[in-house]
Amino acid sequence: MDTHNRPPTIADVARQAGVSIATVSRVLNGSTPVVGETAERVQEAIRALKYVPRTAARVLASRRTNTIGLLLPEISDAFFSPMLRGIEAAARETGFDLLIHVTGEPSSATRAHPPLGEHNTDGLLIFTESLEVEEIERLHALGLPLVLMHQSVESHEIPTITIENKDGAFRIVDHLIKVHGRRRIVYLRGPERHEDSLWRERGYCEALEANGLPVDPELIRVGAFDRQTAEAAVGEMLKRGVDFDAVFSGDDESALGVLTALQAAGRHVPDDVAVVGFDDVPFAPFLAPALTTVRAPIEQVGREAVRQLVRLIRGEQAEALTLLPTEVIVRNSCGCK
Amino acid sequence: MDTHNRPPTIADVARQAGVSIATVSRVLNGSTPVVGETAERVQEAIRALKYVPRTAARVLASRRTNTIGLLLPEISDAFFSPMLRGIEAAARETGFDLLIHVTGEPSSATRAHPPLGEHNTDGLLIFTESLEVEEIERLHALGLPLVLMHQSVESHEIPTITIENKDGAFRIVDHLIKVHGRRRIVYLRGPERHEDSLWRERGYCEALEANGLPVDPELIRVGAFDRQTAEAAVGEMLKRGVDFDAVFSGDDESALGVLTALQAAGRHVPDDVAVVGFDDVPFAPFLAPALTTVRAPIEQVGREAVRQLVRLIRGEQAEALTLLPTEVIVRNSCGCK
DNA sequence: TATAATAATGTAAGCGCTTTCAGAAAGCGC
DNA sequence: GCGCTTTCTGAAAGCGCTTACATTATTATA
Repeated sequence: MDTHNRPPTIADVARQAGVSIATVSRVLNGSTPVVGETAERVQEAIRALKYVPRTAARVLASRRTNTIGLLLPEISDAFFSPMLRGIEAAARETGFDLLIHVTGEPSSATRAHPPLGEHNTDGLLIFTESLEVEEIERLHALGLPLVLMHQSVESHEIPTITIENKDGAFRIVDHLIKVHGRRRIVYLRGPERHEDSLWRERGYCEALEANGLPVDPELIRVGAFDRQTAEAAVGEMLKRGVDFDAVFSGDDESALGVLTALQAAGRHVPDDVAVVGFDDVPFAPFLAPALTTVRAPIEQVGREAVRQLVRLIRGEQAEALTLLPTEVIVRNSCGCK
Repeated sequence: MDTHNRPPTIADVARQAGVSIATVSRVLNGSTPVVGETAERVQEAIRALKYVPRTAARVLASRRTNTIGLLLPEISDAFFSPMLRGIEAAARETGFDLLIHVTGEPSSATRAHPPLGEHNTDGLLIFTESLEVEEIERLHALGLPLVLMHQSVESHEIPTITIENKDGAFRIVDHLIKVHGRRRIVYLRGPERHEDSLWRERGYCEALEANGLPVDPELIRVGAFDRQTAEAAVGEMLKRGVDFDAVFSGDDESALGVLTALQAAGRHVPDDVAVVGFDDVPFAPFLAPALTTVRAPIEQVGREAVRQLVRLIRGEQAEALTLLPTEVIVRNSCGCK
């Protein structure tokens, strides 16, 4: 027993095994060959003392944190779980720890100087809207490996992972027009400057044009990827008597608000108004009617982001842009049976 | 410029400000008073050099990690987001970092020896089913602050945060009986040995008894808090012709499966069979019919868990058991309008 | 004015590891 | 057998901080 009853250190293990601490370190890390018999003695000592290396000491000595940081603007309801699942799984598989930080409001102090960075991670996963561009550039200039998710920063060659937003949007809007004959389709965009939303809007516009339909600015509203905002937006259009026969909701979350507003106004979905979303969150099939939407491979985005980041950390070349495919999932809210 | 272009250290700041590194450390930590003018010079140097203290060095020197670890068995769809939101917010407010680890299968190797523990956290939040009891006891014996969520370990005075499972279950089942005259109520329990589920079952039984109804073992099935399992369980009862007029689903997630199975069999909800859940996940109001359920203050459980853990870390007394209240949320799936 | 407190700062000893470097041991060709 | 690699192991120098403890500057007290 130690005087202070401190947890065992590498020195205790070395003493117990009758070797130097360097040798213990070697069997711990497998960095340099150690003769079988010696290694066995060390392992035994480790077991006997229930020794666990202090992470901080390793980090300090090796200058590697073995930790990936994840920066998020907020923890959303439906989107967040699958993404984190992907990230966590990939991090675990590659042996990295995961440190999470939510940056909050764009004005927030932690935005400018997040507690995650060069000093305590080997690299950062930056989800859209979680960090000011200047801070991203500062970190990048420092040489910290960075991967962006659902956001691209023009001026730099920082790897970005995102999904086929435009393509998915195009196809689902095209479906609404070609299959269901809709002509006045509302697009409920996400938060301002949100990249996913911009690309989806582009896909929406292209689908209209491809079908010889005009893009009516009156039909493009802000849903903010948020239930309440979407509900209010649709409610207001209804009240103002805006003519529309379908709603393409920027994401599934806000589709809930759309459904609520429509129902409150006595409009039937999909007969009066078809409603489609984007993301394919887990509860999408269970809505009334079951939501036709675009499946976004969210979990895979998480996995892929970690993969690229790990490459960067290892000094390998990373993919500049990873665009994961989306897929239209036809259910009932578009009018299909 | 440094030869190696290394990020600045405390020594660089000290040199620049013309003070000793100890003084820099003091203005950094506010541990000992520093004269205003000196402090100002140090702050300037920090700004000028864009200095950020290396976490590992601080941790090693101070023997405090300033990090809370969260251990989870998996990342569920609906339950996880609000819980993490609460945990993250509370951790941030109290200045702790958050390290997350998913332990996976009970048989998994990381179960026995998780990468989170005494060596890299000041304390651990342990969610039900994420760690073997022996490992919990080892950590506790070591003096590592621990807080359990939705799980209590008999033999030890480890603070536990959970919710009024029994009470909530009692009231919702009572509602089914008293208001809607249901008599053959199925209970779909969660994973085996899951504490929430056990308490909910107890509430279910007590509600039956309080109303003079028998507890029929045939009506208690395993839903495993899982959509597919629940669907299969109900499907099987339907096929076997088991007589029931209501289902109390152990959680909302599995209620989805119940709804699917019932719909597939042409049973109308709530007229033929009333369905109620537990948790009140965000999409509960949007199901068809809107789900009557018990609201579990999940986010608050997260906050509270961190609060208690921080107390423990600070050497203060923590609440042995925190039982957060639940509330029946009446919607339509029980038969109410 | 001398002296004891008191407050602010500096000095230096670690914290527990990794890693460089050098030395010892062992194998090899000749 | 002799030098020469090739392996394995140990000694020791940090990694960048915090924090006793020592020192100096300042003020209060007699």
